[in-house]
Amino acid sequence: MEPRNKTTRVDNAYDRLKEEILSSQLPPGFQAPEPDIADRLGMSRTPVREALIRLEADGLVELIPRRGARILGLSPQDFRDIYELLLVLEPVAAGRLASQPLDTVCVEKLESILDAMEEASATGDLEAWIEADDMFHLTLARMSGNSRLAGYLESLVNQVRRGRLVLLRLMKAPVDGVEVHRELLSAILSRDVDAAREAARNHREEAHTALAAIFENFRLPQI
Amino acid sequence: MEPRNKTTRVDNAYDRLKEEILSSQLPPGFQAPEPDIADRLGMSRTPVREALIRLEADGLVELIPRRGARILGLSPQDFRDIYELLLVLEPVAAGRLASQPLDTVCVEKLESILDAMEEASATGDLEAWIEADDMFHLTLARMSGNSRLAGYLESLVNQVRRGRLVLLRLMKAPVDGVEVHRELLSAILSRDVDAAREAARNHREEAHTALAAIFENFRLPQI
DNA sequence: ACCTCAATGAATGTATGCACAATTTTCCAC
DNA sequence: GTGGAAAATTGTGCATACATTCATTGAGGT
Repeated sequence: MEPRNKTTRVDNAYDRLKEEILSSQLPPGFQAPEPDIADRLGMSRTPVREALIRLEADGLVELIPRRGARILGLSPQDFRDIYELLLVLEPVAAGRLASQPLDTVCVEKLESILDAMEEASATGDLEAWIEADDMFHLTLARMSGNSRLAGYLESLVNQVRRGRLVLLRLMKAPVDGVEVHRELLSAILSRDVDAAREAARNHREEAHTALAAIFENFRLPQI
Repeated sequence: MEPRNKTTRVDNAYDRLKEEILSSQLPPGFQAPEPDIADRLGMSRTPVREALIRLEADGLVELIPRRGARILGLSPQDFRDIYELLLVLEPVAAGRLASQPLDTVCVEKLESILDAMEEASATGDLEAWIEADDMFHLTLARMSGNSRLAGYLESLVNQVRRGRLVLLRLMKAPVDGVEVHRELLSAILSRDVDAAREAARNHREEAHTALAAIFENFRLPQI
């Protein structure tokens, strides 16, 4: 086991709130003042406040003076803006990875994630599929070695996570896309920088096109 | 004057510390515990703490447990990582701008910034030149309409700001580069998306190459 | 002289209380 | 019944106090 990094209440509050937001337990639009949240988490306002500031920096909540913290949703514009960035940032991560020596442990981890994704795809477990998909992309980002890039990608992926789930549920078509991920991984493993970049870009572009169409078709103002 | 948005102590502390960091008044490596900083700013620890958390998220300081807040410097790796991102993100902003209607007020602002840059270039005022340069790029980023993109660009530009000043001082060659900015602006004004993207990318690439060479030549471990 | 361990001190993590500001509610005049 | 003003309520900004944890230092033993 790891050295058990001491967990502070701020971290605790941050993790729990983030988990609840990403899992839609706290839906977008939900709003509560600091004291209420503190009571619910069983701690004082101080650590909750710091956790909320971090969540605001993550783009997950909005702190409205005298109104409390409000869980943010995604407008179509937000969705476009985020994908515009994913579309250029993920190829950078993929390209970097393809041009540097790889950690075998990480590669194994990626492959096991793909296996999990395949299983989720087979059983139709959308939530598990998205979980695996995000994990795959997050691991790639972290492996890239550019910590700022990894941080941005993590934040962006978190912001669209719940939205993707909503849109995928509206889309009746089954999700697979596992082979696209395998292509990306094999391009990286074979050290083909351009192919890796292309694969990363195409993957996000296709996903974006499909999801944006649903967003459009259902005329959703916010998800 | 504006409606004078009420200024809270957190904002005050954040602004003052950020200003002192960017101006090298607080140099990289400088380190102080929360109570000291609070005393210096004439307020209690609470608002200072929140300001420091925001500065940490900005990548300007590091909070070391039991050691206090430490002003971050730039390693050659940081420098490369940041420019790798600027190199892909700024063309996105420029491309977006070239493909959307422009606010004339902003265009005038950009032109006045370029005039200021030209004057700084003539008088050899490096600090004013960098100030104008950053302002130009920041304005472009904000005009792009993608708030997340603008936020990332602002953060990245802030992180390299002091480093650029240091490197430019080491480089004896005079700074001009005003005409490169004018080219970028005219590409945007003539709605040539590809040219705008190219200009933005080339601009940053040349700057990066020149600065990275100095970084390398002087064998600086940190700036 | 060096290593170990305990004690002390300092800095952070957290709680609590107070003051101010903003919003809502209530009450009065018309 | 309606408009408005004043009071009450509520939430945040901030200060302060306390608890906890870590580092440093010094003393004592080997």
